[in-house]
Amino acid sequence: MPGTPRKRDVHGTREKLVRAALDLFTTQGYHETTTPQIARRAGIAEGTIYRHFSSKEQLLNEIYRAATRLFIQSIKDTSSTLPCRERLERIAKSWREIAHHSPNAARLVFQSPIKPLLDPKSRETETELKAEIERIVAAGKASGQVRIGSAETWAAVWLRVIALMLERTADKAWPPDQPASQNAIEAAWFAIAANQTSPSAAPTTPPPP
Amino acid sequence: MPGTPRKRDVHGTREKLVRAALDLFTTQGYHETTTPQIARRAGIAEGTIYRHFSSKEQLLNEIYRAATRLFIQSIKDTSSTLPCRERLERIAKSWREIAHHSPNAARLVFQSPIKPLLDPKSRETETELKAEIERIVAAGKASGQVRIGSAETWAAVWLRVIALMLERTADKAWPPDQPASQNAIEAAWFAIAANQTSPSAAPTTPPPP
Amino acid sequence: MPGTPRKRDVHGTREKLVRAALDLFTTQGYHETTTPQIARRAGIAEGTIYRHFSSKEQLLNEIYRAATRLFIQSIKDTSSTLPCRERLERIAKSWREIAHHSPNAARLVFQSPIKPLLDPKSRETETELKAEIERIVAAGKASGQVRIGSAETWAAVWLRVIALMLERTADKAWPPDQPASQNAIEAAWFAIAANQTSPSAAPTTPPPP
Amino acid sequence: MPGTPRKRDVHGTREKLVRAALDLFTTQGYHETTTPQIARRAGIAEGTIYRHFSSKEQLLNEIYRAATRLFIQSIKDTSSTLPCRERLERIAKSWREIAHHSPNAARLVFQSPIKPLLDPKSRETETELKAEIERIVAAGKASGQVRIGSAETWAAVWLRVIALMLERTADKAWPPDQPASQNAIEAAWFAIAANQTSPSAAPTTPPPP
DNA sequence: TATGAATGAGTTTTCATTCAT
DNA sequence: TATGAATGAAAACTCATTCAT
Repeated sequence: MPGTPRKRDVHGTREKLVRAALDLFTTQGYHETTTPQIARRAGIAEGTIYRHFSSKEQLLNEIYRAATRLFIQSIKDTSSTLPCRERLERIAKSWREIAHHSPNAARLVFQSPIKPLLDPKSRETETELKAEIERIVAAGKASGQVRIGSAETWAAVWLRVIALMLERTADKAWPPDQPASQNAIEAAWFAIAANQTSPSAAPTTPPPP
Repeated sequence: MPGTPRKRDVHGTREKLVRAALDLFTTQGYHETTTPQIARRAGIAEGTIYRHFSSKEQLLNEIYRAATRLFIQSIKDTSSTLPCRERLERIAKSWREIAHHSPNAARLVFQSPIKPLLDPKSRETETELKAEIERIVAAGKASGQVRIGSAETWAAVWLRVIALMLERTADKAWPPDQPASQNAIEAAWFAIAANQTSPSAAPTTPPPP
Repeated sequence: MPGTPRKRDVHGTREKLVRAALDLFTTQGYHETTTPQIARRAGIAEGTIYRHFSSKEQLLNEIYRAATRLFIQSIKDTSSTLPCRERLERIAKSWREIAHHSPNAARLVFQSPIKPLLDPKSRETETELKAEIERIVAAGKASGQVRIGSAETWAAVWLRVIALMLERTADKAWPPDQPASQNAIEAAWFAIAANQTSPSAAPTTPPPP
Repeated sequence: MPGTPRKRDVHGTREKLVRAALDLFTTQGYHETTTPQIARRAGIAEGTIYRHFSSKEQLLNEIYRAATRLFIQSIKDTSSTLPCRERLERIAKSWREIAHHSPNAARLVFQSPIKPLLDPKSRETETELKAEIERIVAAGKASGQVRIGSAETWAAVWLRVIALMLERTADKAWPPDQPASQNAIEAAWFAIAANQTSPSAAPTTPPPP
């Protein structure tokens, strides 16, 4: 995770702690994970947790933000000159990379049931991630690649479908670069893309003869 | 209110209990909700919970299954002779109805982070819901309306997008029959529909000049 | 049990209640038995218990006293003109009869771990039982049949050994009139009888040559 | 007790806990004793109980086994070359010592109404105690010192009478080395000893003239 | 007299957090 | 900085007892 050395962590205690907590929170759930468990897995004493984090909840939030920043960084690393579709696809694929080698980070950000435990700062980071996608989608809309409708909506839709792909990737159910994964990325795009032939036009009001 | 009918509420205790628990579980989360809170909101004594449900967890599961069955019934109530797209649209709209007047039921089924707490019976009910959609999608695939790819995948994709629409409806962020909601239903379909013009063909391999 | 009709108990509800409680208290223990269990086994409603007994504890005490009186009556029914040994033997045998057909009554009086729950009245009844035996033992002592030492002690000793016999009889481990049972009754007597040859005289100070 | 310093118990917390629980269980009974009471008497916090024992029941069992082992050890410490009567007498006397200075240990093992709460391991320990006595009695039978009849029966009879003596000793009702105590030990032996003159031969069938 | 749903005080147990070492 | 025993507030759950019917 990107530079987080608040203080010199000679023994990597904080690092071990973060890894242990991330593993346990995403496998067992936050409430099902106890601080003794975290300490045991990190190979440290229970009290030591509180030298690095003020509470279990803060530990969760810290991890959440670190993981989310990972995905945000990924967005920033893709060329902003690409057309909307390509850019989103690049992002999806680099996220898939992350989900592949850090499945728990992906789970924490995209699937974990921890919403009620996030503090304002974490929610802000979460919003930042969404905003980045939204900006890209808005640009796509401006250039006619994305369907009419709120950019916020299309960003949310795209994220939902991509979240599914990431979960399956994290679960090793879909190996990267396999059709299923590829299909899902395409599906996410088709969900929001313009130029739909819109086959059977208005379903509720069939065209009169 | 006149009178104080605190006691002797022979019929309706369970009902009040279910409503209180549903409200609290979906607003605060399961773990954040305590049995005293449930009892207080239901206007009953804490011990009374256990005359109706053997545990807090069983209460959750009972509510979950009741809510899920609501959505399953909705599927069964739509004509099975309709083409895939129309059928899915009908389902989405009737689900939206439910989400509109029973927002918490929708939250419990589609957004709630309670997966690890569901018992086998509940998981079966959950599977049933997914299977119903999957069957419809499979039929759509057979008739060429749905894109190639696993029906399970497309059902999951469709459900994710619809879940977003239901959450927003439950949150009163999207009034039913307004463009946003309508757009999301269409997006869910376009994500899985065949006959995509597939504009910029293969994204990884851009067309050579 | 001997005439206990405080009020006309037309449906034998009290009777059923007593039997159910006796069964459950002696098989499962007092604390392990719940009032719903008692009611269910008696075939009555939970609240009905409190029409006949003011509390679960009073129910226990009432049963305890009824059972103890059964054994006391047995003593009074044996001829007081018999020699000590014969009288005790007759008592032991009639008690064995009771233990055989009312095992739970025997368990309640002789083996059950309910001491801390008995009220003063019950303790009095318990004392009465012991006093009856003590009187007989005292008479035996007076006529030289029982060894020197406190009559209270010898009564207690005799009761302990007989209690063992009654427990085994109640458990159907020792059928009545079989050697084991007979041996135990004799052992109870030998424990307290005078005229022991006192074989190896003083155990701590072996006789010098 | 054998050196049991599993972990450094700097403050003797476990020790205090055991003593408090032993006191309360034997004076009030297991069910009548609450965990707050135990903690208060031990001068510790309630939660601390569970750092040393996984449950109230386990605490009871641990104490029970420790106490029972005390008495078993006492048996093993007596010379096995002694004649049966002398050996049993030595055991009784050393047990009396224990009952004198650790009255609650004696109560827990010999009088306590906790049978239904003992776990298999504890029952095994209980059986071990009985088996030790049974072995000695069986040896006595083999050498003609103990009456005919099952060794198991005679061991049980002897134990019952000795239990009475131990209870009275624990209650400080019988000071050790006083006649009452001595008499009871003798009574226990006479109950099972051979060579009884068996005065009035067959009690049920009095000798015809 | 009988009922049984409702009660609520009381129980055991958990676990994030503290603090003397 | 690290430790881990001790803490105590709060959790889920039990069950003898009450009372409107």
